[in-house]
Amino acid sequence: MIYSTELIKGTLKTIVLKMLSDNKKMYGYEITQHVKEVTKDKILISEGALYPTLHALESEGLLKTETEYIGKRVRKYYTLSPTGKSKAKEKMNELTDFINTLTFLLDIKHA
Amino acid sequence: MIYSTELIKGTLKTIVLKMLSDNKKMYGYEITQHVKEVTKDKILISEGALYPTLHALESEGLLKTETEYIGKRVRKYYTLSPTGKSKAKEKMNELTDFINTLTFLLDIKHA
DNA sequence: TGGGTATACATCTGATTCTTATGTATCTTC
DNA sequence: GAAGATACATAAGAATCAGATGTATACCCA
Repeated sequence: MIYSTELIKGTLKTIVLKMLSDNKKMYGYEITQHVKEVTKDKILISEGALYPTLHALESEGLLKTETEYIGKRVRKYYTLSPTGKSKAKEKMNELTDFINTLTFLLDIKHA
Repeated sequence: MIYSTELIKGTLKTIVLKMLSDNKKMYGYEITQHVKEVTKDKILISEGALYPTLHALESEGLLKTETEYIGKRVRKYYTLSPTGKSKAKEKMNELTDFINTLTFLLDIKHA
């Protein structure tokens, strides 16, 4: 099952914040791979979507970065700021509530 | 709880198809009101979003219309075409699967 | 040693989708 | 007769993402 792309829209920020919430410290590529693995290739985050989102969250003050060098290769680690932590909880509550509402509206049976 | 608007994006077509699937015959305004009621004002479909979507689904051959007059006022009823019926099932399966995947990824507890 | 694949960052164009605003008109209720 | 509800519709602009493209390093293996 490949999800039509418009479905994933709107959930990316929440996914990113939740990943950082659970794992403390991650870099961009790691997030895409982690999501890909956990969802068994069902949710594939494109880089063209991820990086602008990370930059946006950073400029909103929700994320902080530290650059690390692995050999000569740059790696940018992201962590949640205090504001980011509360925003992550807020966004998760919202998404959870939304999913419950949708589930009820559409009479979806739980897996 | 008011959902940030981007969350609802991508689900509108599926919601419309499901509503018609359950209720056989509905007109636009009725869909907005039904969704509003069932979700207790949590999902509010704007007319600027709904009507273009209905027109698009119709031009894709998924919906058929019959116009009815209530006094002098026009009312456009929509029903699913055979193609629309199978598309509705398909879209519902996709959304259900997506919700299950998201629920697992984000470790959401069922309501 | 060269080629393919993976890692890792980034930006840009265009497509899609929705919000908000606007418009028209009728009906109901007070 | 005015407000609010019913009922359709379109249009401009914002937001977000897919897909393409670009750069560069690292690893594997034939």
